[in-house]
Amino acid sequence: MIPRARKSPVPLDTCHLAKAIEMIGDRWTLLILRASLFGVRRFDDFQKELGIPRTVLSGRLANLVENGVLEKQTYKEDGKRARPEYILTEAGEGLRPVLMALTQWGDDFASDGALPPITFTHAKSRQKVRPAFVDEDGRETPLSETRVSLRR
Amino acid sequence: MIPRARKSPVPLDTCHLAKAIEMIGDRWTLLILRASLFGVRRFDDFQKELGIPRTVLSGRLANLVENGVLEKQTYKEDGKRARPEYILTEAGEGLRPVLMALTQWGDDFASDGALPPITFTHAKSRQKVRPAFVDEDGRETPLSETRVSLRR
DNA sequence: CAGTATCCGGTCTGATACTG
DNA sequence: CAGTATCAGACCGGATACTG
Repeated sequence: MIPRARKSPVPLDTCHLAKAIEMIGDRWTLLILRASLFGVRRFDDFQKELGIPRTVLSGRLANLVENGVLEKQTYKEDGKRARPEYILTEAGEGLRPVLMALTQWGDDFASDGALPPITFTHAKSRQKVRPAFVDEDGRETPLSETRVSLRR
Repeated sequence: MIPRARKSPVPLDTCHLAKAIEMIGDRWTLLILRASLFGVRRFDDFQKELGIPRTVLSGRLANLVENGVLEKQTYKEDGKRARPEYILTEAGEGLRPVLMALTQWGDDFASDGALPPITFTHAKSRQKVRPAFVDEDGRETPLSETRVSLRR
């Protein structure tokens, strides 16, 4: 087991994990991102799916745009008038692995024994895919063999 | 780019990701888990590191224990009296890959260009390790080749 | 549709103090 | 140390209404 520490090796104010938590570590924000990664883009679609108060949704979307996770674009269907859409930026797309990993955690530990409603698979081989850590050569490294290295 | 969806393929109430977000998707909870994964175990150590109000810390720890993420154990140093400690359960340890992935995301997108204060490496080879998805044979699968499969 | 405005009750935050 | 008690203020959640 991990030894007891009086404090973390990295102070909170220079910790990128802490910054990330600051940016997206909030219930509604995470639920918005979940929907977003499934392809939901429009205000009312988010609102209906999540049942989130409109004022709160408005604020969260603005934060996500401000933090560069979503981009507010204008989309025009022919015959209809232009509408805004919230599209994931590269940074937003970068959260996909994080939420996939959290989904798997939910399957393993928050499911009450229920089978997972979705699984992640390889497009061609249809093999199941799971989150893991790989070294520079793309070989899997067991969690037990990974270490944290502090930069001096 | 991902096609627009009117709603997510999985309803919120059967979604394990949503459940996971419900359990740990909150700022303080995530920060507690961060410290926890670094080895912090005691009430006052959490409190000092995070600057979290004591009442709130008390509540969050109770939630985490109730959700089976932390276990409240009693530890006895010789010569001193027994003290409680909050130790990660197996479920709690299972969150390590999630927070590692989020750390990497923070390094990539929330760092303002600063170098990462920590890196994850292989214990022996010292090679850098990064989060990825692997198939059943432990081979890396690019995100672009993964698909979501709905269970019928 | 995509928001903003408003209102209300509740929880969270933050600070400080107190207890075993 | 490890909490509970208390309190003021901010923010949130939920509902409803209004506007372009």
